[in-house]
Amino acid sequence: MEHKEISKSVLKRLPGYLAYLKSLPEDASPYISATALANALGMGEVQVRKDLAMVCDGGRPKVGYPRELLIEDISQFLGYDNTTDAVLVGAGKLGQALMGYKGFDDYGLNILAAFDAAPAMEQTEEGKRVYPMEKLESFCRKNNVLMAIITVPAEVAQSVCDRLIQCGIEAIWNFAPTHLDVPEKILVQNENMATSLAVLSMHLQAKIKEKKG
Amino acid sequence: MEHKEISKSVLKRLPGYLAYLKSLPEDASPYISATALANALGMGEVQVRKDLAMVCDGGRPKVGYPRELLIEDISQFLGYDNTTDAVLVGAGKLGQALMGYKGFDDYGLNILAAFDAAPAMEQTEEGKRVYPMEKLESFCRKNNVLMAIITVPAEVAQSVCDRLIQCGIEAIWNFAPTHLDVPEKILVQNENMATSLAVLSMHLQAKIKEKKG
DNA sequence: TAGATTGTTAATCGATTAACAATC
DNA sequence: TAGATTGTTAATCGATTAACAATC
Repeated sequence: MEHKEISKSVLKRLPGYLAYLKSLPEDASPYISATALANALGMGEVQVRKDLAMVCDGGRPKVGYPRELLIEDISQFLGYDNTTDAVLVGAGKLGQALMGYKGFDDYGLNILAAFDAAPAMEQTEEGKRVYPMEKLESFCRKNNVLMAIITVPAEVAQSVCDRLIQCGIEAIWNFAPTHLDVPEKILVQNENMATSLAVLSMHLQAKIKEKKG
Repeated sequence: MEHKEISKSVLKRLPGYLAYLKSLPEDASPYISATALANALGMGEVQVRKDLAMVCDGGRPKVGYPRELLIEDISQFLGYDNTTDAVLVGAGKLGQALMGYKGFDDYGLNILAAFDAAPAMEQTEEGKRVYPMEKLESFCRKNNVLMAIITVPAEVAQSVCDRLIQCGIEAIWNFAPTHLDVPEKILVQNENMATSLAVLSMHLQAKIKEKKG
């Protein structure tokens, strides 16, 4: 189906639907309703129905959506079926963990190689190469890489970021706990651990107060 | 100051302010205005001002906020100054990366130990112990642990989650790419890589289309 | 005093939810 | 047909932004 303008909030919920749909057993019913999905994920059914309507038009009253079609349409919408090449900068523990994560295949992400100021090894366990920073620009240009993952310490994140932009990178997944200044046309997506921790921490504080009071 | 009711959206922005304030050099001005903060982080100044007003009342017209007080108040508000003990389940690559991350100290998070169905080692490089799953319950009870980090594969995440709840855990930081079903009183915070990737992927798709078209 | 900045009150915007009509 | 479910239109809610008064 043709893509409608979609809001960020909807976009962020789609991967959750997709993961659930994919987790269903082969022999499950070939149809699934928005209601069923909503119940399974503990969400409002109207919200789910509206979200699905944005990306798939195979819904039939009384029946629901064909499961396979839904998976296909969400995947396609999210761009999971044409892989995106990315480079990773900062081959520390987190960087290596991300490089070794097999699941990114499912999301259409392919980490080509890593770069590090002082590479401790030539390649990771998974056989991905780790290059010194000097090679960054030529590699990105040669492979026409548009996405980068930043897993360096906060102090050097901005300079790495600047350099990546000079290499033609247009989307940055930032794991460094710091704000990155970029030109308007470049997208930075912060994987913000501090944010998640804040939410958890708040919850526990309230719980503890509750118990004491 | 006394805590007002705070919305989740505000809560999620606070760690960003705090990180920036802490990154300022010692010899920077002891005062900072909401305007200055907003500019530095590329945000709306009214939003920042309102956010700060929620957690700190040391703001003075024309001057701004005392930097140290602001840091103190945000830290306290987020509960970063009284540490929370946590256990981690799933000592794979990601689990080990998180266990080795020194930065959690700053957020008041202390990972006591890890648990794994088949521990590959007795302790991690950082000297944190890795126990077999059998020890989970007694450990949590003995140490009165309320927070857990899940870094196991999606397939076993729900069963691990159920077990953690039986151990008295009340807040779960979930890195497994799957929905967790929990009782109402338990908080699950999903660290959703798929969501971030969806946003990045969307952006790149639009960029590419733009270039072609 | 003048001007920058705070804090507050009102207006706008967007997203969620509710109500309802259409349909298989 | 009856009923579950879709899709749409309207109402509500919350968060952001704008306007303005207070203050150092």
